Amino acid sequence: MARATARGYHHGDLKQALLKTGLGIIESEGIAGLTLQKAARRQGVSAAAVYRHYASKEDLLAAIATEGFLMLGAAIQKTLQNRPKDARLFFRKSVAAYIDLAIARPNHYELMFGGAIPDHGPHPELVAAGEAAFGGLLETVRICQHEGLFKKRKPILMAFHVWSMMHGFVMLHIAGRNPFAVDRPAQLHRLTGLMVQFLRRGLDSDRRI
Amino acid sequence: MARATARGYHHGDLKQALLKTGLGIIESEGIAGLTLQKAARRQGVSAAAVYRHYASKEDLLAAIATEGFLMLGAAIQKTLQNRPKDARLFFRKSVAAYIDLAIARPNHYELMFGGAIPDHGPHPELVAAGEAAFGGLLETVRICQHEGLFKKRKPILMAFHVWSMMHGFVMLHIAGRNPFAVDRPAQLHRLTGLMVQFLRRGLDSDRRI
DNA sequence: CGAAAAATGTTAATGGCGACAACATTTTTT
DNA sequence: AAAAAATGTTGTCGCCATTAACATTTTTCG
Repeated sequence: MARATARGYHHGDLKQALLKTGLGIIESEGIAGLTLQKAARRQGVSAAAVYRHYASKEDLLAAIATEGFLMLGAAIQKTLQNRPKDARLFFRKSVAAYIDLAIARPNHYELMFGGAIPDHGPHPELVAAGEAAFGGLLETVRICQHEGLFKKRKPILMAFHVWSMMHGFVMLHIAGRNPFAVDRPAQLHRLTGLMVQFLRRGLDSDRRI
Repeated sequence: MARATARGYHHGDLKQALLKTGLGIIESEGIAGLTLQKAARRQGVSAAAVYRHYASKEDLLAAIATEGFLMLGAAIQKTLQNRPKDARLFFRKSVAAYIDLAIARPNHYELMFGGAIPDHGPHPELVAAGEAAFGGLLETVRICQHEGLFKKRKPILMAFHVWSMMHGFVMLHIAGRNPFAVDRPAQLHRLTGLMVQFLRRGLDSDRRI
């Protein structure tokens, strides 16, 4: 797929190929493991060729991070689309979708939120993709309010609360600071289920045991 | 303070001085802004001298991160010591102490939890300091349980929940993803106060409106 | 069609960095 | 006071991000 054209001087689709390769390196060797030289080498291309498609290393990193936010946003949208009737189940599924995706690609997730890209400002697509993902979360919260699961406080406030919770959980887990040894997905799901209970109870509408 | 002895060939207390300087650079220029050469230059010493005190750059980073966890642990302990009678106030103060400290030194905090030190395993002091800090959090939760503010679920589970919340809040805020423009400390405190309400309600003992 | 322009690649060079080896000086031990 | 340990220096290596100058294809359009 990567090489659409013949095979000679020109690569064919180097920009996309570098994005894919870069993501692969990051996922297997960590963010620091990605160097432009290594990515170029893997594509059989000189290091300088990268600069025909990305203005700098940070630019490539931003593109990879953008892809991450697009994936995250898509996962949230998918949960919104296939929404079960039961709001409680819906909320649990939303949180699980976020956490599962993040933990499946820890290094990618860290790139999206960590300090590897100090300031997202100069990367408008990155900012937009991030805001779009948060928008999906906001919509999720609004639905939970409408279904009577959550109280009717400002949705942005509650979405930020939910986001903080999920984000902190994921980041601590990735950093190896989850005090519960979860080596199997089932254990992780049990743990997230408990956290979701706490979270929902903190936000729920006033009547409940 | 840095130069205890005369002034000549030997520095006097280079190890400590590098730690201080390194932290200063990280706080003012970001984690990526710290290079051994720069730190050495600021201490008027050759780059190679660093290796007499730290086996590698990661080793210096680990020492700086350890200091961060010690400070965090101390802040938590201080709140435990000066504990007010009202458990609700106590909990709020605990959370505020954590968040305030983290946000006051965002880059330092990010070093402690981000991927700059890929694996804490090879740095026993770092692991110990981190666990000690979490221990303080655990004690805080236990007290809140004992005072009837929190339900009596497993303390570790609840402490991890609280930690996730605080950590996520801080990391999102640091990453510039706090949707509430908080430029003044008072605004931040109002916001954290609301989050603490959600958090406490999620964990509270069963009777409450 | 075919030339000019644009796109996309290459090699070569620069300066910074982490790390290490070999050597120098000072301090501590004995 | 001599030996050993601690702590500093210079020089060097390979890797890295980035840029300049040059080469080859592909596309545009007269």
